[in-house]
Amino acid sequence: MLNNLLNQTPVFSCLDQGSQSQVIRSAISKRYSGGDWITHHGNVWPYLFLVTEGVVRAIKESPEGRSLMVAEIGSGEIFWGISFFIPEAPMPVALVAKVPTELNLWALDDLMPIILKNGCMSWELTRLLIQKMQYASDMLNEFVFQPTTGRLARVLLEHYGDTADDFVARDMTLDEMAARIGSTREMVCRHLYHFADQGAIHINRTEYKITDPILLKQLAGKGK
Amino acid sequence: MLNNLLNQTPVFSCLDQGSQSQVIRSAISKRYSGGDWITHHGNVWPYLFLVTEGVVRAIKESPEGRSLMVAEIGSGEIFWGISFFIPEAPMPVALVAKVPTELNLWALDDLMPIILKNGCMSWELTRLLIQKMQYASDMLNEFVFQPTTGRLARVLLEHYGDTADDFVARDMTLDEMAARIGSTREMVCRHLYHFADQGAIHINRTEYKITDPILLKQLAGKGK
DNA sequence: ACTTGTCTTTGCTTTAAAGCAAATCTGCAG
DNA sequence: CTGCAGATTTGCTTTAAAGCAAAGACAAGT
Repeated sequence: MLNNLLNQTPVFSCLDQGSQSQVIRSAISKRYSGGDWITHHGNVWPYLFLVTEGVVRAIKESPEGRSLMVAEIGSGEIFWGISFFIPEAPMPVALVAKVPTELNLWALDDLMPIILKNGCMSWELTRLLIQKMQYASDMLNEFVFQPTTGRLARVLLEHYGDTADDFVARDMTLDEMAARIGSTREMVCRHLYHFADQGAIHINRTEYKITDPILLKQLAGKGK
Repeated sequence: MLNNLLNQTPVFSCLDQGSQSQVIRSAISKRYSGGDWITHHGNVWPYLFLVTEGVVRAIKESPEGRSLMVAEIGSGEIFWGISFFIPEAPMPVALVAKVPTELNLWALDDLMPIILKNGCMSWELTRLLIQKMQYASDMLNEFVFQPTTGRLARVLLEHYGDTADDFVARDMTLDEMAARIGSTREMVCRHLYHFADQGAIHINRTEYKITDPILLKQLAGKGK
């Protein structure tokens, strides 16, 4: 079963049978309930993991209590603590289980020999990193060049983009949306109603409908 | 000569003699004058390079003409275009030579066989990526949680931190500093004089002196 | 010495975002 | 059915940042 999952995962799929079974043998399986902290920001947490079930959120936090969600890692995806790669380096994000979640974890010492032996694995790992980097870079772009309006519009499109012209339940709280765009619930609320005024969406206390995706995309693209 | 440089560079130093000379053979050397564009944002530019002389700046640009400097790559350091790793992926930053600069470039096809053969090389590459990622992550933190004041104070400390109590020439223009913190020259100017009012620095038209590094560090750490 | 272009500085205006507080709604537990 | 806790909405205030414009200062070259 873990076998199957490994075969579908780029980083592991290129391994030969022997290495794969070695990977399986050294996996540590852990379960978390929704809301559980997997690790806190600032910790040394030297693992690489594969989500077998559930969703993990990577969250940045400021000392003042603001927070920013930077990634959601879903079933079949790989993530890691920095100190897996750089000894003693502290986590720049906290990891939290969004729902009941199962992870397969690997410690550096168990995976390292396999990585060094299989050039293809670390090459795939490199490509994965580059993708994350690209994502981080886009995020930086948004924060530096885009007003919160644009970021919020983008969150709407990402999350409800495929539901145009249907009412959908509001399944994120204002605080959650605020955490995605690095702002406050009040701002999110105002911008949403502002979008509604312009005719891009319809909104009530419990549902949305995206009525004009094109307009919404325009709003998403307006920079400073 | 390039030989020596390779030996001092983590990513290449772990290679055996044969691979190293193969690397040297496939290197493409290029020179740029100060101010030259090495590649523009949005281009497909599939190279990895080592700076042998000079400094390269990685710059993000918004359609509206704002810009943000995200990295300076100095002599002996390695950088790359994204499409070296992900075919066809466009550059998220532009690369500009700050001063007269010489690069050694490698195309993917030339380096790939060596990377796949030498597990240690792609492992080191992975570690390098992780470091850049960490840097990007810190940058995101600053932009999301810190006011421009704090970011500017940090730039001062990074750049002139070791010159406490001496007057130093202002070797960055206000626009350059603004590009580092994602703001405008006017804002930078005001914040600088504000720091001076508080007694953290002395300033005149052509020089600074950092008079109170501790206070400056406090100013750098104040979040939203 | 003078002109020209690039930087810096500063006053004033405008805008985006945040903060605070109160009112209102909704679902759930008792 | 009722009341409470959490979520949403909105008005009003405050603050940070940006934009615009004009006035110096300086350096380089003629």
